[in-house]
Amino acid sequence: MRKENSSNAINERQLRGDCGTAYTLQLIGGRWKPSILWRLLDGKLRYNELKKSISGISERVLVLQLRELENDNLVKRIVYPEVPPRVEYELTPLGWSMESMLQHISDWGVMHRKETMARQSGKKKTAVAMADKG
Amino acid sequence: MRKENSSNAINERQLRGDCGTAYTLQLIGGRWKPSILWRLLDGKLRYNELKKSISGISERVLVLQLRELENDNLVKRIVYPEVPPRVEYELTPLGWSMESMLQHISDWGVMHRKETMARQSGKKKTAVAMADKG
DNA sequence: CAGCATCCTTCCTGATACTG
DNA sequence: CAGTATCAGGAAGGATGCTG
Repeated sequence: MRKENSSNAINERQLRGDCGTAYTLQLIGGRWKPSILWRLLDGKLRYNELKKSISGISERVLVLQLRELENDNLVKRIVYPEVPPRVEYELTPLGWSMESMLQHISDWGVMHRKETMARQSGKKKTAVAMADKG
Repeated sequence: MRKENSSNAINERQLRGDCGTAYTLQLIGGRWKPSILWRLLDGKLRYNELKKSISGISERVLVLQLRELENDNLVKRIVYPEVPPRVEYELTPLGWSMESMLQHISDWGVMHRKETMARQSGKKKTAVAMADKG
């Protein structure tokens, strides 16, 4: 039940068409998506296992994000017609194709953090003054 | 003026510590960040050039995102003490280090979109039924 | 067990008007 | 030109209770 005319939605559409980056970020950019995906890179998981392994996530959000991932064909939802119910989540081939990308992103994040820490403890730049030296 | 005790803030902290992915996404995950970064990969830009090249962004948001990028040491802000004022934005070395990652992300996005389109026009899977065939 | 429905809070984003 | 201040709307996220 979104307002398709809100400027918010319009911008979203534009960006989606823009470059692939924005598009990708829409898919993995939810707050919990990365966590979910990392868990699933270790293998198939049941709903409850997933929930317990991601501390702090609410059921509502977990399900919502899983549904989105499913819609985007990154995750496969497997329902076993048993009692008690059992549902497993697994990466699709497309989901697996993200592995190296996620690794890349993670590595960069770790690197950036290290750099930033070194920076903050060491020095403070005055970028303003540098204009003259160009 | 955030509530540092809200469960929202707590979750944010956890995720930041979690894996590098969440960390990176915090840096480039703003809705407009990718657009800004792509523009700057083509070279230094003035505030107004940036604003005009990203259609739909408001001044407020542009400045906010630029400040964040600056804080995260991805973008350098260069003020020329002139009249009329001139300010240029440029990637830092750390900002440039994102180039291959952004390319990776973008490529994947384009690929995913292609896959998804092919999928939707061709077939519909019944993932539910597949449980039996495992 | 897995998940939906409901209600509520917080945060993000955008429009508009104004300033050095 | 390059912003800042203020205000409002909507979307994302969260808590809780209930169901097959």
